[in-house]
Amino acid sequence: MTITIKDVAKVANVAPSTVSRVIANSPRISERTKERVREAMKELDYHPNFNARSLANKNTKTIGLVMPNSANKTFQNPFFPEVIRGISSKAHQLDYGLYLSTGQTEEEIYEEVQDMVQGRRVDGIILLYSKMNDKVMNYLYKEKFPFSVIGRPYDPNMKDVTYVNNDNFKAAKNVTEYLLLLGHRQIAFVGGNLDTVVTIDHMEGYNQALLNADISPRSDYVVFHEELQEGGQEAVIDLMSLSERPTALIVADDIMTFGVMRMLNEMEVKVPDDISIISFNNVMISELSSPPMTTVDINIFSLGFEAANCLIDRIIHPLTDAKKVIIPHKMIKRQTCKRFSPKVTT
Amino acid sequence: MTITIKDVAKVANVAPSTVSRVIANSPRISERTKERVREAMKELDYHPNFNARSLANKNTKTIGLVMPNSANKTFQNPFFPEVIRGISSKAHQLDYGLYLSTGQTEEEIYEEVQDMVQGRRVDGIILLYSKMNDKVMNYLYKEKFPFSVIGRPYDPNMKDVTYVNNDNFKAAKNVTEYLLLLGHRQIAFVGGNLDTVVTIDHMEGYNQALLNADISPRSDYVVFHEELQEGGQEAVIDLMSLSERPTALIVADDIMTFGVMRMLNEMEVKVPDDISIISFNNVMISELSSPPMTTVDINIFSLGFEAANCLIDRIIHPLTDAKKVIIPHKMIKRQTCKRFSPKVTT
DNA sequence: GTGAAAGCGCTAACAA
DNA sequence: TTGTTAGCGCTTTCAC
Repeated sequence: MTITIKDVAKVANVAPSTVSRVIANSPRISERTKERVREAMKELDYHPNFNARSLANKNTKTIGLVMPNSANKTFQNPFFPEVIRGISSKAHQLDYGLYLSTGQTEEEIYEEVQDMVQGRRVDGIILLYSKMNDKVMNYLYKEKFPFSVIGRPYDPNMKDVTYVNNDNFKAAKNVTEYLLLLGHRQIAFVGGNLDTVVTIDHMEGYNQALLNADISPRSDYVVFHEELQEGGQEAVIDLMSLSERPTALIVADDIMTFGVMRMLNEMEVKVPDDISIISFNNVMISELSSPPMTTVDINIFSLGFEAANCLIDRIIHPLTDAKKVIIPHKMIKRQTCKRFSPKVTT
Repeated sequence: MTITIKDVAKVANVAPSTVSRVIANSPRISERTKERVREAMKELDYHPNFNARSLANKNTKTIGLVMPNSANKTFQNPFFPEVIRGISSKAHQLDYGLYLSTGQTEEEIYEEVQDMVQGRRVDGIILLYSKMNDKVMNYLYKEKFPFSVIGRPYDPNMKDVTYVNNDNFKAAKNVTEYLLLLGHRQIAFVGGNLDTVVTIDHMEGYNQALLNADISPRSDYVVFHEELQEGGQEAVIDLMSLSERPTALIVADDIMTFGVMRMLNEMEVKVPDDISIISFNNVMISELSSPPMTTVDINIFSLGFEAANCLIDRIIHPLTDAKKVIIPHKMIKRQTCKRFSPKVTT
């Protein structure tokens, strides 16, 4: 029924092992027999059995993708399709397949990852997020299983971890400086989930820039919200209820910015006339807000692409050192930032 | 090194076959030995080798996900994370894993799918899109390989295909009728890619509603654009250049609507005062436009969930008939539609 | 209720 | 350059 290597061997008049060698394109097979075998394969429409291969040579040519727990809305961020597109692109080039985690909770995902690893279902894993004290990351690290992370490990003595990140500290610092240069002094920061490494880096960059400008950070100008959109809206309420309203907002994520802008719109606070906004990521739709938002392009595709690249590298050469790749970011100036001009009280 | 069934067998003092039976939870093993074996498994932290299992029992417990070619921007639509979340959810319940296609072009994907199928890498496949004359779908159909599609096969004599769809004809018809009831007569339709089945269904529903209202469809009120956001913007240019501007727009997709609204905003055409808009999908961010958009919730999560459900059903019971599931839709009225009031020319 | 052994389809020594 | 053969780790008859 299913055509195997043996069938091909018979048709091509060679031994099964020869067919196997042709598949692997071994240089120790003559071109002539290679041709003959390939013809037989084509004739029979032969496709090698994946599991048999994996079982025999102990590799799967597939990499596992671990998402944040999809229970919360984070996952709906268009960030993910775009990283996956980057990963896909490299994986495909190098003939690797992609296997997805399906767990909804952290515990489920942890179990899944164990199965993937110990069950030899994947050759390596990419963590699509990075947060503090991540059980999955700790496990992978302890097991010395090949993995790469998008973002960076939080624990500084977790050396020898391959990761692909942006310089989020610098990005946030730059962005704050930009706002400062535009004359803003009351700059608020709307962060995402606090145990996410990127949030921490952003905040530190923001603080640093303020300090450098001799502005002491005020805690009521810093808010964090877990959920993407609602978070954006709640943050606005928090901030706009302050007696001294901020004149500029740094928002952790473009999607959150949509929420922020919508809320502001409802409150009839004009962007950028009354308040400036700058955010991070530059997902596809970020240019479609009204007005189009100023944001930092973090090159999501490249994050994924490089994460796959480094991981596969590590899989193939397990002895090389871990790579740390920083993907450059770039501010995309659109129309949500404006020079601060003091309101004339009428 | 790797712990196998044999190691467990040794520790539990049974034969390997007994361990295997315990894994499969065979009723023909006494509770006492089951316990003993399970303990041994825990003690050794045993995880069965996936490939060995798959090879021996000819199933993989994984389902393949085929996306539209990720070359174009379609893939960045938040629609996809959300269907995948639905699929994930069901798959996880039933202990299935997910394998992703990585090809960028139609040809690459076709090859991949062949490898998945003939290489026994997956037990079934979900097509995350449905378009006319799809090579992949035809192949799967011909091979009688278990698959389900999100959307529906275009070819009406492609019987016995399992699919999960919305009643897109009806949804588009309703939406048009709604606009009609609001007094609009000049209703334009901004569709997506024309060889996508959903676009066709939408357009027919739209036409039907117009016809029922004795309005003859005008071809210059119907535009199609492949790319999601640019498409939205170009569509607006096309439509707004007409001497008789439409007073209402039906837009194929929420993301496109963002593009449309942005363009309208630039042209200082007010929504909904000057023009009403209604669109489809209700992706997470659709409530974050300013003003929040009226759209049809197609229940993306359920589409995915049911597609996985039906597929797995088909995998387990190959002899049952194909299921056709229609997921209900629901109009979500927000703030982009308004009763038509003729402009007073000043 | 449990064990022995063959086999799933492939790869990789080892021979020749 | 190619063939023979012994596994890879599991499942599943067939015995007992």
